[in-house]
Amino acid sequence: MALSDYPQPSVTADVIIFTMHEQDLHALLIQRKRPPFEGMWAIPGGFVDIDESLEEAAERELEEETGVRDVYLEQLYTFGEVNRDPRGRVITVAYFALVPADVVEPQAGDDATDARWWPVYDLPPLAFDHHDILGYALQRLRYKLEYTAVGFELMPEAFSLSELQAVYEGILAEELDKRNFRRKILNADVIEETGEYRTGEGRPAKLYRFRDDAVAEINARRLFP
Amino acid sequence: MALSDYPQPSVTADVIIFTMHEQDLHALLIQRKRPPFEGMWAIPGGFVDIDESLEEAAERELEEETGVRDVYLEQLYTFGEVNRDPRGRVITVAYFALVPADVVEPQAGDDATDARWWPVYDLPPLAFDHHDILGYALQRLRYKLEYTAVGFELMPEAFSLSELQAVYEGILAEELDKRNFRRKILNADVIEETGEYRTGEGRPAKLYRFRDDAVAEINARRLFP
DNA sequence: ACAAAAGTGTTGAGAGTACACCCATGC
DNA sequence: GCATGGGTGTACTCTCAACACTTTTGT
Repeated sequence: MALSDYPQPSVTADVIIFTMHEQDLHALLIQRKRPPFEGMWAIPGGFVDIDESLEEAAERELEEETGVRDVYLEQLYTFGEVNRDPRGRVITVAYFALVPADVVEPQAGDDATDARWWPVYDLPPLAFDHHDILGYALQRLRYKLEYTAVGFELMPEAFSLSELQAVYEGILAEELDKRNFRRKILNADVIEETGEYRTGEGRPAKLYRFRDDAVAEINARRLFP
Repeated sequence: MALSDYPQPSVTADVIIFTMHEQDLHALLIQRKRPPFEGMWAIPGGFVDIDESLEEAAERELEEETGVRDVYLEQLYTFGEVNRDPRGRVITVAYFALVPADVVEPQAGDDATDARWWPVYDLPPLAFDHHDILGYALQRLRYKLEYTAVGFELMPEAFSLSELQAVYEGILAEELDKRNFRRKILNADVIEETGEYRTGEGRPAKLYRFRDDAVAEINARRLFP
């Protein structure tokens, strides 16, 4: 029995691309040029080519929209409800990516009239089931933030501790104690001083960078046992 | 442009089915009846029907091999390397399932000459990339065990605390302190006494059951912040 | 000198970990 | 009565969470 005797759905790779902008978490969305959902905003994505892996497809989509390579990229979930796309059976493998703050200007691809960053707490209506997918990505990001060092992937090369704290507060949607935050980050030994200072209003702030060699350990307190 | 103008890979759903047997973690494997990898052991799975969702496909596979429904089932990961199947481009959405100890006798489906439980620390060679997939499933299971109550899904209806501890030790591959284990489980308020006792050698053991209403909270100690 | 943001320590409570002996039953 | 597995409590350590003032700069 040949493979083609089985029904073959279409497979797409969608990439939720997060960044920080003005201390708020943003996601990159494109405005669809063609039906269905013409003119609506959507998560960037496209069909998986027959000779590229899923991850390669995701990397390609990411580069088309942002021009960046080699950023944090992780498979999120595969969405395969029967009627999620009115054109037919389309299964999408969703990825999420984290790009450093303020380095990317979105580029609209062939299939889009526009592409821009949207703050995740103030999104437009989205095409397909993309609202659910984005919500799931946000949940996963927040969750990973709590037990890995993934938050640093969203920071620029150099940053102050206050800026880092503001990012964490924005994503977690809660306020954190400054002294506890600083102690915990510094004790974790994952950042180092750059020697530079950020000047502005008030006392200048020491700048830090993420240490490449610092592999942040998962350190969860077990529920059981 | 129609959907069918894009190349369409085949999509399968594979299900790693775990259970406990004689206090060791086991996975259900089938022996393939047809090429490729004829006669080799493999994770059960099959093509996703055009009018069923991914989860429905996984549930169907699970029921074909075990006869059970309504057990714990979770999407694991989607594997889509280009050459993972010699027949052509096949993307597999992997799920994993947990079935209670000693309730299932495997049933070989149409595509298998045999189906049986294998202890996960002593597996035969596996077809395709199934060794990687199973390893990934095991890692995820071990990980979830540490911060959710998912371990109970592997237990029979009634169990003693020593049996439960042995299951945890088997999966985590480490020894646990009896007094600490018992205190933590009992304080978590997720099991209740059945009133029955298990008799055998030595002092009879109180039996417990999992409380349906107990939603085990995730309670991780954050790494940051 | 004052406004603005950076930086800094201590204490109390709760959870985790290590550790050794008595209890109930079957043979 | 003894072998077998079930069941129990305490002390120490470590991490978390709460909390307020001083320092450095620009204007």
